[in-house]
Amino acid sequence: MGRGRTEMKRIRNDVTRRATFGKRRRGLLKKARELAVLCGVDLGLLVFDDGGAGKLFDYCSPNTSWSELIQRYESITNHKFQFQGIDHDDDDQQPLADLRRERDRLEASVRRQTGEDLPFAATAAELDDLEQRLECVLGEVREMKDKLLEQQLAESYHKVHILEDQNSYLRRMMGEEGQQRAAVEASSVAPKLPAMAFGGSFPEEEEKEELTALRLWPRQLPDV
Amino acid sequence: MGRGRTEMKRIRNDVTRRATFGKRRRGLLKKARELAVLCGVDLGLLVFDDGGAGKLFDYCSPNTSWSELIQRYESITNHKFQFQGIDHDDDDQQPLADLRRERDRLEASVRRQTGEDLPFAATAAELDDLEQRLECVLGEVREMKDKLLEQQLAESYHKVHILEDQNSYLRRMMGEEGQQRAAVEASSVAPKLPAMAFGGSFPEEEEKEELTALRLWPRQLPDV
DNA sequence: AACTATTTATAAGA
DNA sequence: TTCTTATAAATAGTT
Repeated sequence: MGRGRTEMKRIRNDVTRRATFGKRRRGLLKKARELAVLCGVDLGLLVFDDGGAGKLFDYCSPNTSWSELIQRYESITNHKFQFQGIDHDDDDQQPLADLRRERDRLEASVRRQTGEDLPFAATAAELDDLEQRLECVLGEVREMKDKLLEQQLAESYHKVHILEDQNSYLRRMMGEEGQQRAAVEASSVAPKLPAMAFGGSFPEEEEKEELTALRLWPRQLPDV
Repeated sequence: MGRGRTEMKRIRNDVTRRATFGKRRRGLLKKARELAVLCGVDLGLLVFDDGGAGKLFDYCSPNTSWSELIQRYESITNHKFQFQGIDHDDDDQQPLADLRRERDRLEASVRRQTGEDLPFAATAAELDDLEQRLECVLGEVREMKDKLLEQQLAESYHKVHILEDQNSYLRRMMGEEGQQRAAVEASSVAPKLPAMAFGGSFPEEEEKEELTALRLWPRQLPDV
């Protein structure tokens, strides 16, 4: 909202950034106040200024307090913050339960930030914007995935070969009919053949393989 | 920022207040995000929706978490909230350690999803998970966009036909040479008698149409 | 859920 | 910094 579009990246110029920070911080606080008043909702805003003294700017809607906001936040998200105050000594499993809740809360947050707001984003422009951001993130994710893929592929190649050898050997042991199919399947890179040293039945094993092949990213490679 | 000043009082009308809440909440979250990115500062925003299920909207800048923000808030304001967690010797608890790690990953994930620090990726499994969720959302966005596109295209086509008919009619009026092309181009819609009072130049009119067709998302269709 | 007429916010410039 | 100004954004009222 000024002379020229603003790129959504951290502003390099120190002076410009500080000026922008001042303006936008004030604007944000103002809008927070307005939202709270106009719509009568509870909200809180916290902004830290890194420059120098680490100043703090915050706003919290009328008729409430940060303590209350945090408590409501905790109760809605089912997440308890680890405060350093009083020691209630409820339950030895408390920290574990805390972490469970926090995990759930984060998962919910992920959902919220990605998908949940969609019903509201109805304008073409809004959808375009959202799409661009998602594509940006998705692109980065894929890039990293590709790198990991290369790495993992390299690591698993020799395992695959070993397993292929074991497999074909075992098939040879069991009869001629399996030989042809084994040769064909082994030509593809993807399938990770199971270790056959123990006596598993073939049909079941093959089904497993297909599942693995479909899940492009198995949580862990099969042990060799 | 709209038609007429807005009194800074709680909006009486239920529907209006709800609509305003949606608009301003989205705007506020966006501005919070922008401030965090542009100025590289830590901030957090919490908004509670009283209507119905008591929904919660929150944002917390990249590279930080609500826990951290609250702790910094405490240390700056010298005010301690009442925490109820206990941090015992739980390192021997394997599931707890697992959850800790999962928590950290998810927290990082949430941060990453807001757009910023993807550089610090993690597991292939995590990235895969994130990718799938993003793709899912992206799919939804595109679906909605496509629907809108179809709709607008249909509308646009209709107007283009009318304009073509008007155009060919006018060409016929001006001489024989345009007659053949006009017959082909103006296939379906019955030519409306255009208002002939104005004298628009033909080339300009055609150019306008082409521009509209190229900009897949015209902010508004040309008046017919 | 869409559309605009207006009001606000703010990037640059002084 | 603070003030000014040209523009970009947000959004109130409306359909």
